Amino acid sequence: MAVTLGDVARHAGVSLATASRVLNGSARTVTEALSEKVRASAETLGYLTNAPAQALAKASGATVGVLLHDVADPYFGAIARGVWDAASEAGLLSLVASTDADPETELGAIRMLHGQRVRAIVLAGSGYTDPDAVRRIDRALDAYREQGGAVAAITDHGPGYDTVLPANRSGAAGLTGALIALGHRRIAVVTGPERLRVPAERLGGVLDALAAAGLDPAAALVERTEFSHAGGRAAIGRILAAGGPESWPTAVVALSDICAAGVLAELRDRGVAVPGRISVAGFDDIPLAADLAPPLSTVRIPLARLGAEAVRLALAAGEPQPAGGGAGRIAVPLPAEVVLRASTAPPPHD
Amino acid sequence: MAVTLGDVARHAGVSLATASRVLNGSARTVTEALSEKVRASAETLGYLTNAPAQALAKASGATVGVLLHDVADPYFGAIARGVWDAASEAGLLSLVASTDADPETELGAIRMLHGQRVRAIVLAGSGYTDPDAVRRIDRALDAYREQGGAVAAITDHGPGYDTVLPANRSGAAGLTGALIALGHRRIAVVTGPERLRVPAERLGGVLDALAAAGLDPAAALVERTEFSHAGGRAAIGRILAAGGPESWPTAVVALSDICAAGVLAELRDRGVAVPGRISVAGFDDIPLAADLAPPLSTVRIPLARLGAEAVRLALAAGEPQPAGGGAGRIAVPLPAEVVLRASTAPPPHD
DNA sequence: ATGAAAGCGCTAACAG
DNA sequence: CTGTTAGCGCTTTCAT
Repeated sequence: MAVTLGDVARHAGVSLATASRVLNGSARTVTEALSEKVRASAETLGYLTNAPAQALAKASGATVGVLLHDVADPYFGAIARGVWDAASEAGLLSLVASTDADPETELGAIRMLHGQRVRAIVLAGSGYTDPDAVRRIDRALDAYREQGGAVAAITDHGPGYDTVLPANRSGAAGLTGALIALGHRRIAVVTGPERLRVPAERLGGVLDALAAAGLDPAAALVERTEFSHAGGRAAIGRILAAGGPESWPTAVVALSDICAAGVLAELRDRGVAVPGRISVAGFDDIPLAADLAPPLSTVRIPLARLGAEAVRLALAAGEPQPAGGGAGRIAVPLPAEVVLRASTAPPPHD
Repeated sequence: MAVTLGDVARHAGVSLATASRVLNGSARTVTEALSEKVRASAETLGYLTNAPAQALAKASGATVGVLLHDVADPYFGAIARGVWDAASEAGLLSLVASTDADPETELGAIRMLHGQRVRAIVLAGSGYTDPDAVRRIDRALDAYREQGGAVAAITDHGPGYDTVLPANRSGAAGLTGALIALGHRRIAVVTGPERLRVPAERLGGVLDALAAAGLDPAAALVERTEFSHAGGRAAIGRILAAGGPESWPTAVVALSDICAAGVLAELRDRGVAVPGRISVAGFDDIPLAADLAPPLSTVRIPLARLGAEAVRLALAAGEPQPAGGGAGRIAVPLPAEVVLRASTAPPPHD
């Protein structure tokens, strides 16, 4: 039914091998005259490479896979876009898997991507803290790499991976420093689930800044929650409920923007003025951060670049290694920039 | 290097065929005793189905493809999530392609997905108005279907496709009606590019409501722009620049939420009160719509469901047809609900 | 520079 | 119910 390479070869009056070399193979070893004929035949017959067949024959497909928590989350949506851009630039399609930050789901997805023989896998979600989960995932990924697969990670997933490293820690420190410079002393932080590494990195930055300012990090009010809108709402609710208004923090930094959006929503519902009564800051600078009520102060991470760089990193790893190099892993640091908007201001006078 | 079905068969002491039947084939024609052995062998050997090989043999892979304008756009991100959910429920992986609403890019993506032998293609972006683009895309999709592929569309892409139909027209009419009920008479509308069909559908709804209220649709102030944040900003800028404040509309409905976010941003920058001076409404109810400044009135579309239903529709089309049916296409209508929030209010008194 | 032929790993008749 | 045997469409030595 479908037009095959054989059909094209016959139509062009050449052998299967020659047609393959012209249409797909990289070796430049075919006469221009023949090449032309083959291309013409392919064109008139409407030939489309059968990707599975090609993948089977060369033991590697024309796709890359991305593992992330949720495509519908603006943070990951932007990363997925970057992945698509870099992948399609390399002529590859992208498979995106939403794992809901669940190690088991992620493991399953890795196996499926491996089974697909994707050319590369990008770990875009956060790494896990559970050693057991990490071990199992590492194993699955190792098996994949042993069969020629390439892996790149966004944010730290352990020393075994080429990694694109956004400045989570220093970004958070910078943001917290800015809050302190505004005069805040009672700063609460809404962080993410304990099973993820990214929230811990960012929290570390917040504590760094606190300590640097002579404040006691151990006394910091830290609320743990899911990195989601609902999570943010719940967390700030608990913070407010912990004591009377006089004990409320004057600023809260949510370690992810969607989470901060939830905080803002809850505060709005409760009639707590932002930034009048409490300043709020987020992290990521997702697309609509500047349009929230009020516009959100945050840390800008080059989201799309994260995805694109990770793909390039993984794809480059497949290439012949640069001279002198051992099997050392590459880390690409990416800057984070503090962006102050209307959701933060000096603390209220007592 | 990799563990193959043959390895599993040998290890289990059965034939290739039997191993295949147990591990992949659907036919329930293997003894429980043998099945058990095969599964155990697969488990201990760490067998992973080679998807390309399987796809080649059955002429259809374990993936579905989604064509959308931009994964980083919240509207499409949510749809992509729905696609993933339905696909993974069926044991399939999803390939998502961002086309930037460009017909050429879309055509290229269709060819690649076809080449991948994806089980189904979901057209999640808007259809085009250019007959030539439509014809070429239809052709490419027809070729794909002739080879066993299934296609489903979200929003109208022509009569040839099973379609999930969100109530674009009536939703827009309902929203506009609500504005009119609030007392608005000078309503401007920010619509999308002419080359897309979706904006036209929604605009039709707005005009319907205007006419129903005895207002002259022909007199409506319609600004065309890209469906993006920047597009929204530019459009409202033009509307305000068209005349003095006394001639400004009292309400503007942007036919997409990101676009409305841009309108809000521009208005905020210019110091125009919303909804005090001008009411603003959007369309889609993307995740952060309720958190914008001010919370955006809009039309709620069940985004994730759109994607999930489309996948089910496409997958069901491959199944044996229900009795009595011709080749008639199925249309699944999905409701749209008007959600009024703080961005809309009665017009100012003169 | 081009062609012939042997697989890649799996499925699907067809036998037994 | 299970095993044998052809392919699926493409890449890739190995000859020529």
